[in-house]
Amino acid sequence: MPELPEVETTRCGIAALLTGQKVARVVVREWRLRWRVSRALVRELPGQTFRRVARRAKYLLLATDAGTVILHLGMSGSLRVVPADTAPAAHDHIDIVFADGRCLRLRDPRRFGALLWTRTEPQLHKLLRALGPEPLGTDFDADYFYARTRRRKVALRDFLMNARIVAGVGNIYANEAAFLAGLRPQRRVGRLTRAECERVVTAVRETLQQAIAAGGTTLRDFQNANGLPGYFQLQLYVYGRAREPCRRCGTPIKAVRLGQRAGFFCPRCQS
DNA sequence: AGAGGTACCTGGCAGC
DNA sequence: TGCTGCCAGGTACCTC
Repeated sequence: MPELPEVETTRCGIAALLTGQKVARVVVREWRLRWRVSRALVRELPGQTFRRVARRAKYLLLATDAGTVILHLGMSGSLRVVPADTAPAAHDHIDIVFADGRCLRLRDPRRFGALLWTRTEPQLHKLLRALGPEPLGTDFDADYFYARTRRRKVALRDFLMNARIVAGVGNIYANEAAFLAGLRPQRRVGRLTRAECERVVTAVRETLQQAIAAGGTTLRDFQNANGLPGYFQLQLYVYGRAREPCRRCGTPIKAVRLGQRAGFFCPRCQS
């Protein structure tokens, strides 16, 4: 579920609630996430105080003096802060219990998420080291994007979903950004002109900013830290809208198979 | 180096 | 109603 805007929405929701909280204990009801939940985390996090909550790509970074919790929501994860004695529902796998009696609760039905622990600078962690620039940061610009696309044959949609190129863009926003840029998701990036690359960069930033402002996209079950859905699905131009009229021109939106995942575009607005 | 496929897992839905 | 097959927001890892 969560792409960058949903993770950012979650980060905003939990940052104030977490910062300054001392951890009393960690309750693990299910160890088997994407990777086994870090035993070192369960051992070393109690007694620590959360100093800040940052984000890199789709990873949440919960920093303490002893180390950093690296948390990924996978496809179906969500976080809430609730009283620690609240009965856990199905798929509520982890509680990080605070000294004040509340806890940060991770729910993740598909268990594609991750809960890891690093004692060093999190950016050096294997999972974060090779990530491309943040799409909303200054490193992601037309020069960079144009240079990286040269001699590449992959479809624009897949290129945007490549975390080594740009971090945090998933299928929804890759398709939406392609629409805003006026380019079909199946376009081979190596043939994009410099001007088209500039449009893509602008479109990616625009799409993500709008989505963050709307609290993310809730297709099925995404909820923010307060248990509320996002609203960006109401503004989607193409994603999941096959055969529905384009919001710009009324032409039916088309779905294409790109690799293993669906792509969506307006045959009139995108070339 | 790059492209493409596979694997991990559960739940919802369409179709029969 | 109940079964089956397909699809899903991610991404590391494998092979070619």
